[in-house]
Amino acid sequence: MDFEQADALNQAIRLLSLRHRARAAALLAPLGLHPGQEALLLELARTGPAIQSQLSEALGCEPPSVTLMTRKLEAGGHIRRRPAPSDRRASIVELTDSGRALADQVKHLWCALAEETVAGLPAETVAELPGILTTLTGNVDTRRSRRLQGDSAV
Amino acid sequence: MDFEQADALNQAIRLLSLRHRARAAALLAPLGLHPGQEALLLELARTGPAIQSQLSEALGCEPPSVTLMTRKLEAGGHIRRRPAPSDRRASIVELTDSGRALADQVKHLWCALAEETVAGLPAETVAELPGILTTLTGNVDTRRSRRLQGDSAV
DNA sequence: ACAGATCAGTTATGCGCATAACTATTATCC
DNA sequence: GGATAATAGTTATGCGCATAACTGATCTGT
Repeated sequence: MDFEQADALNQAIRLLSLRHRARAAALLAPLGLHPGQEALLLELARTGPAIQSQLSEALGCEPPSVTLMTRKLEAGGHIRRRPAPSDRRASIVELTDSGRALADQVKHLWCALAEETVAGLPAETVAELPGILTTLTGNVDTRRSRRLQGDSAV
Repeated sequence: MDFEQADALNQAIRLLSLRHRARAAALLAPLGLHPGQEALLLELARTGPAIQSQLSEALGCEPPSVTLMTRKLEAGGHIRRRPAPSDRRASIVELTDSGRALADQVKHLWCALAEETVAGLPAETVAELPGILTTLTGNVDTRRSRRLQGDSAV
């Protein structure tokens, strides 16, 4: 691949990151959320209570980030933490009623954002887009390869 | 669009952002660069000396970010700043010899990253990917709409 | 020609996410 | 069963990028 094409692709990904995040921030701000927090709420809404290491895995971010996210959402009254009965190291995180209501609002925003994002693209392209993006992500996912290395090393 | 699809898309964009940036960071680290700085070097390599507001526009980030980026790259000896002769407010930013050499290295990394990113995708998909991503970016670009509003208001 | 608006750039501050280093608990293996 | 390794989580710190508020220079309109 020549540099022109490579740069077009890398730059496009970089700009999409910045703009999509900025747009998400603008939409989430009225709910009192910052981007990143919505992912935690949606994950809890999807799978129910979870410990932080599971959230870290699901959200694709590191444990210290989860610590901060949970702390802020807890301060906002949207989630609750309680000790895990079977493991005194772990905390179980779950939605409060307020958090569930907030998650529902986020879902609507999320649909609006997705529709806004793919406006003007043929339906066929839109349909295959998540798969393409997931492939790209997998190709550069040092987290996954790190974990596989760890697994195989055992 | 239902929530499942919307979430798949938004989540895919979010994860791609995190992972692509992380991978870029890993590749750039040996050169002593942090992600974001490479874009400035490449822009200067592409278009020659420019003032910071042009860089801000080209990189899609805000002026304070450019201030910090230029300061760090200047401290590293990769760029140089001199006052613009025709406008005493502006600084002209340009590559040093070291910066030009570094930009060439970055170009190679950039090609490698792009190839790694699109591995396993059909060539046809790869060819239209930059266009698709640019469309997505345009759809959520609050910067552009902000600027257009400003223009039309005059 | 001069007052007011616009523009280039900086400083201060805040958020998200990362890594490194640490504590406390649990699992493993001789 | 007791040393050792692995795991859950936290704190400290640093980077990128954002907004808000500011200074100084340039442009505009009357």
